[in-house]
Amino acid sequence: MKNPSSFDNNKVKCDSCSLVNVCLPSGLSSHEMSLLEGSIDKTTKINKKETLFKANQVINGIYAVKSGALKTSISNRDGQEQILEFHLPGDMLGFDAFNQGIHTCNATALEDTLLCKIPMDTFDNLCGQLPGLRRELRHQVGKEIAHNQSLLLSLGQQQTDERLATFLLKMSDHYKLRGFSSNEFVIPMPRQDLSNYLGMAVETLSRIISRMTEAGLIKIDRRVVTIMDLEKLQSLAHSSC
Amino acid sequence: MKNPSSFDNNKVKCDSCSLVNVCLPSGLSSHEMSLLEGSIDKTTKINKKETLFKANQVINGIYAVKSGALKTSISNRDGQEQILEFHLPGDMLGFDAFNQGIHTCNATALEDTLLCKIPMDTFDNLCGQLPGLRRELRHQVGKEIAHNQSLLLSLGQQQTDERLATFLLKMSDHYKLRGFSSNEFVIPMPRQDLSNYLGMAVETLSRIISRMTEAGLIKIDRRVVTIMDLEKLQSLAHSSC
DNA sequence: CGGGAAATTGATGACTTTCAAGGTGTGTGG
DNA sequence: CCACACACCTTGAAAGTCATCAATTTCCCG
Repeated sequence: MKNPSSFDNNKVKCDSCSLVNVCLPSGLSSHEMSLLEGSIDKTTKINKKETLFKANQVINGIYAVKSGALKTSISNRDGQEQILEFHLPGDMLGFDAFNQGIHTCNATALEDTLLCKIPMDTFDNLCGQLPGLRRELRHQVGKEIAHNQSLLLSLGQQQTDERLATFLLKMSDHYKLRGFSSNEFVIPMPRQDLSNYLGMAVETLSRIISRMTEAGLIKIDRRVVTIMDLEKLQSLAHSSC
Repeated sequence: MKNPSSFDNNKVKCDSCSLVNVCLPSGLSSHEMSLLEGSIDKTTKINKKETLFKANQVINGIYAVKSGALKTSISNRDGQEQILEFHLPGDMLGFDAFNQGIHTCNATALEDTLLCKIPMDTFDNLCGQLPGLRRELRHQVGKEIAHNQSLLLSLGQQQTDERLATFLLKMSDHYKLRGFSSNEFVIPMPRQDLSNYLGMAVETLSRIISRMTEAGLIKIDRRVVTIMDLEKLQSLAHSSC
């Protein structure tokens, strides 16, 4: 099985990048793509635990994850923190500053991470010229909104085990869509981060994993997830795809 | 004190609408506004409990609430439902279909509601011509994303009483920004909807209200909210504005 | 190989939900 | 105009879920 984090050639062109179909260029014509290509800085690299940007910072650019993984999070004045999303290869981030050009959340690397970057003003200009890019922007922003909505449903209405099941199925779909195994995959975050994302205590997450393993639904060895009984997992998550 | 739902003249021009500063035209030049004005249908009306649109429907247009109130919600295959946002006068909705032109959520009127509507294709065209409108669109979408993020923090990390405090302060700010009292206001939703939105059982919400009333933080008579001790409410919500 | 972070497990208690009953207000039809 | 029906809201008791505290084990990095 291919490893999702295995490509690190930062010279590769968009049209030969293995992420081309899930990344920003997915809906662009080759003409549009070549115009975009010239503005992309493919050398951004941040190490594990470093931040790509923080809340209240002026936006620097839009990013696409080439390899590695990040988390975005917000916190309030009392230090309560909520992880909003995990960003895997092919995912884009930076749209949280869509509004005023100021980031609303923090982005932190979960592992050493390579990114492509488009400076904000260039992106803005290109959006003026390229209808396809505008469409793609809408698409990406829409994805982010849909993700948030689905997480809200999970946090607001589901029990802890249902939330984990929902999450695992989402990950499974994610990897499937990218040509990887949907039954066995690696999640890039520690228990602490996953439990925060799912709105529960680490210990609760750990217990749920044990219970679901015992019930034959999954197997999890550290960060390697194996889905053993897809149907039961789906019925637990109240989903059918 | 003015009543938020008191204006129902559907002939009024944008620039003399009392919502002009919080609505779509807020960032537009008078030239841009006049172009926009011609495309706005100011006669949409839906009655209490009727739906403006449903998930999976093709988008019809972008709406602005003139009077009344709506809720947007999503649900999964098992009928679990989560209210995502309440839309009050001056708020816009329809951006959930930003992505593919398909709505991702349902919009239902909480009371008889008047709206302004801009047909989707007209809006799209105008966005191509008017940079100010594009900026305003980004602004509105950014507001929606920020709202979702803040609700995620609340649902994921806060206790039930902290969630209610956070909600009441948000409502207070909302009305303050629109020139109404920040200490005394009417919320447009029944307990059932509010409790769903805040991810708790109706009974829990009712108990929290009783406890917070007894503690002298608030007074709530049906849907009339009075904030009695702003500071304590803020410290409960872990916020300081 | 050792120190420390990450993960698991157990016991306990707090918080929240559920089920049940009763109260309050509103709108409609007689 | 009153009365009744119904929806909405509140309150109580019991049960269940989940968080916290504490102890231990496992694994990873230097």
